[in-house]
Amino acid sequence: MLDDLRITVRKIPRGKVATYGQVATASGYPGAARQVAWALHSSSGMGLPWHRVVGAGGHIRLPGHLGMEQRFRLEMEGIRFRGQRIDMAAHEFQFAAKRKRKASRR
DNA sequence: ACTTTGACTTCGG
DNA sequence: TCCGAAGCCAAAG
Repeated sequence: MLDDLRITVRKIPRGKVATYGQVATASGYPGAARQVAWALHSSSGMGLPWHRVVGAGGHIRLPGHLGMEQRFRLEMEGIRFRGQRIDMAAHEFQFAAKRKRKASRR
């Protein structure tokens, strides 16, 4: 399950960001925002774009040095910052709607 | 097995 | 706008 969260995070394209809650919901676990953080923390260094995951409203929820590094990386990907926050209105990534695989595909 | 903490979110004052 | 409390799931002590 934390695995699912990691996969979802991996789907975030370059130049976009998503909130923990979004990732959790998109993975099928609404309300498991903390687990997203735990998943990233647990698998940091696995090639996951953890820097593309931010808090609600584009707020950096990482403490100290890590937060600054994330901010730096995001700026490097073309994401603009609005003071202490990210310009979510322009970079918030929206996950594809999860459809029930039930003989309907299109 | 139980308690505490954590890269969270949302509402209220 | 900033601070605090409750809800939430999983891992560590």
